[in-house]
Amino acid sequence: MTAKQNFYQISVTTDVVLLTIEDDKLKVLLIERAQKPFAKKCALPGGFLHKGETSEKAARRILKQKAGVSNVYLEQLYTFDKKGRDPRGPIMSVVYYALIPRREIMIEGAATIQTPTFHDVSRLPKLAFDHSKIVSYALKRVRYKMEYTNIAYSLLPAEFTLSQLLRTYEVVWGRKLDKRNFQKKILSLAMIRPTGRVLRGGRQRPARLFRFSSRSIRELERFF
Amino acid sequence: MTAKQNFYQISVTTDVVLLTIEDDKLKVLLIERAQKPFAKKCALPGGFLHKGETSEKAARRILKQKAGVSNVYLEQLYTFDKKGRDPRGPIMSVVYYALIPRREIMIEGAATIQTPTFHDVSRLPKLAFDHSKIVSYALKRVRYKMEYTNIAYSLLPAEFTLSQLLRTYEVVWGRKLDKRNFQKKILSLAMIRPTGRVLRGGRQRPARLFRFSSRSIRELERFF
DNA sequence: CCAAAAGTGTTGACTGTACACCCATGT
DNA sequence: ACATGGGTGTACAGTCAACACTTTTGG
Repeated sequence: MTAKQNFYQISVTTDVVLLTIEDDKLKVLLIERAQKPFAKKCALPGGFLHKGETSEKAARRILKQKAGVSNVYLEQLYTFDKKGRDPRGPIMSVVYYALIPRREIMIEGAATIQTPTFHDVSRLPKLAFDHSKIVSYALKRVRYKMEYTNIAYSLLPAEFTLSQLLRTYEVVWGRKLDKRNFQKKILSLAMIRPTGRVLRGGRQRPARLFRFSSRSIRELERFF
Repeated sequence: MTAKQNFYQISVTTDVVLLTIEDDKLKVLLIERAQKPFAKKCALPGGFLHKGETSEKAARRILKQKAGVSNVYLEQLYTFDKKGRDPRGPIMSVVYYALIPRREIMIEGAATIQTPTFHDVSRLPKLAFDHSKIVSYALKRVRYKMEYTNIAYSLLPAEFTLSQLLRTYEVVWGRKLDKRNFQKKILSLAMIRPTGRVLRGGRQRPARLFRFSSRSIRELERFF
């Protein structure tokens, strides 16, 4: 069944802000544009919706194509349709953001022409379209959401040490946190549980390994 | 300039969750549908985007048509496009929510067929389409946003008493607040300023009148 | 003088923050 | 033995929550 044709219809794209942590920096996936408009400028991965496809499905398709990922934390960010945002005409973009550990991303296998690359969010060039604004907005949302949910799970492997978790928060928020206070708070929230196992291999005391109590999004009592 | 036609295009609507306070209850504007689908069910005011119109423009147009309001707090809520949400086919809805004092709404003058009416959000019937879910989502957002911004200004007249402000929070959050703690907190945040004027007329001690320090949205240090 | 809402402080509990040293391991 | 990150507790300050009586007015 399709919509009646007696109403104005418009072109809709989906863009995805894929965030990950690499080298203790928060990074976003960008693709250098080959064609006009904004040729040679970096842009978010995205594309037009296919027939019968929802925006979320399209976002997942794009993530698969451009970053080779399929299991990912994905959330709708905002719909951008300000006049003039795309020089080709009125194009609405339903934007999603995604979080995933760096090691689960395989850009090599991606079926795309220009190779997508990760860029440190604190040193971004000017992006194509309104994508600079979109990235800022995504950062704001992620930072905020990490204050009252467990979404950090989506940036970490199943088992991790307290230091890794701490570093994740520090990298996303861009500030240092106190190790002792952090541990007290996180444990009191029951966001994570010790596995009883331990990580050896550094030339230091072995670190206890933890798991998230739930690996789907949960709202917690606000912390930090 | 228009978008190239070689991509699939879809029908886009805008729906608006207009919230206000009436009789110390939080209410939402609904319109009983005359036609199928969902004839006789209540639905949010909304409609298809016109050619060249942005979703926000459309939301403002609908508010003007259905509620006779033009100055209003308006914020994009979410874009709904889940498969099957509209039996007529794949229709995407960019939803906004709006806040305004009851006395600034003039439904009588509205150019519409079915008269829109306000419904207590705590006693809603089943709504058409996915509108029940949309209203819940809007309520969650508004309640949340009142915790860390000054958006309460959009539900109050320019000058108001502390009791009115307190009642606004109580109605939106659906719980009682302590008068003394409320006043201490609100004043310490510098969200509002006394005008020096006073409201007489009740058969009780006159109340001081206040104004919001800013009548556009501001993020405050979190409160309550 | 009575009814109604306005106005006003203190205390105890809890939470957040600052801070420094010893531990277990690999090399 | 030493370098590295892991692991742990206390004390002070600030914030939150609970609580009740007096004031001012209109009728």
